[in-house]
Amino acid sequence: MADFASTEQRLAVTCRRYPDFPRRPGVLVRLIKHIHKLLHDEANVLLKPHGINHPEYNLLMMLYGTTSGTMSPSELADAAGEKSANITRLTNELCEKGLIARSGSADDRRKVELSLTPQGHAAIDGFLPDICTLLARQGRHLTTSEQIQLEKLLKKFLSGLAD
Amino acid sequence: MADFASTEQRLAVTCRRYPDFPRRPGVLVRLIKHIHKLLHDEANVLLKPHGINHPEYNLLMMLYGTTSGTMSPSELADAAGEKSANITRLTNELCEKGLIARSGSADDRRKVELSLTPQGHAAIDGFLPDICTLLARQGRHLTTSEQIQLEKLLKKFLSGLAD
DNA sequence: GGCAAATAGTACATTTATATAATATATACA
DNA sequence: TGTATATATTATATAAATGTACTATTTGCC
Repeated sequence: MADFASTEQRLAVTCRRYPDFPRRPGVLVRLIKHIHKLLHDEANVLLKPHGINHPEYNLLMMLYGTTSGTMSPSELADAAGEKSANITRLTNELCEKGLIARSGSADDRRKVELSLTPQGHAAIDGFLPDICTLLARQGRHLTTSEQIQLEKLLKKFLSGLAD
Repeated sequence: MADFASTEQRLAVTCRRYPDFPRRPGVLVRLIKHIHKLLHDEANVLLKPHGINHPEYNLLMMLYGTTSGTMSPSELADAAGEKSANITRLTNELCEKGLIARSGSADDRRKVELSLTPQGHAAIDGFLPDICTLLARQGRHLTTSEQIQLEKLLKKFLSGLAD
């Protein structure tokens, strides 16, 4: 997908054929989809040499972002936006790689507590410099105030979903 | 993922632990991911009664948006952001459902031309009212000028990717 | 204590997406 | 014309994501 111009061209044709089509939200949805794909792919390329993929990276960073350092699988699924069935597979992979560890919860024996191992922390320290470079590069065409404005508008857009 | 507050909390912890982490681009990336997932899921729920899923919907709408009414598989892959290997399967499904048709290209015999069948057009006429309602609802928390502004910022953000 | 009802987690089957490599046709150029 | 090269498409194997159903533990109520 070279640029976004052809997408807009197609939406223009769509609106000619079906005048009720909400063009602006339609553009936004296709932009989000397009951007998401690029972000996902770029992250995967960067992370591959580190031995993990984007979903695994997300799980590690969710754990890294907790104050307690632990989460249950269902909390992790919720945080990362993964379906619970998927969490089993992903956490299995991360366990096999030695990056996270499972242990039974003391206060609720239904739960399992997931936490980063020392190797997990080391892995994060290993890829975070690259990730920081990537994130900074991805946002470089926006000024700080534009980033703030974009964040605000995305949150507002988000508030119109799923309720 | 109930709201976005817990995500911001995690990013705050991350920045405390790793001060170089680019918080604003990080927020944007997670917002995009979150929004994309919701959009994808909502579209799938809406489309299921119509017998298709979101990727198939996208392909149909790409064809609907051309003036000629035809695209080659590779053009379609590019337009929809799907990998070429995936297009074979998806177009096969749509052919089996009778919604699109294949035919050899006259001017370049390497190519195959894909086009909507009358049933394909009928299917589009069937789900477009629902889609329009959904799109309008999804964008309802943004004023027109906010939608324009968001579109502009997303395009600018997009311009920082993949080059 | 014992019995629903709720919740967390997992296992399995299926669907969806990707990567790789193979095949086929057209194009460029000697 | 013949050969190399580029491009388009498909086949196959693999990986990733999802849906459904099942097990186990806790909770609330009798």
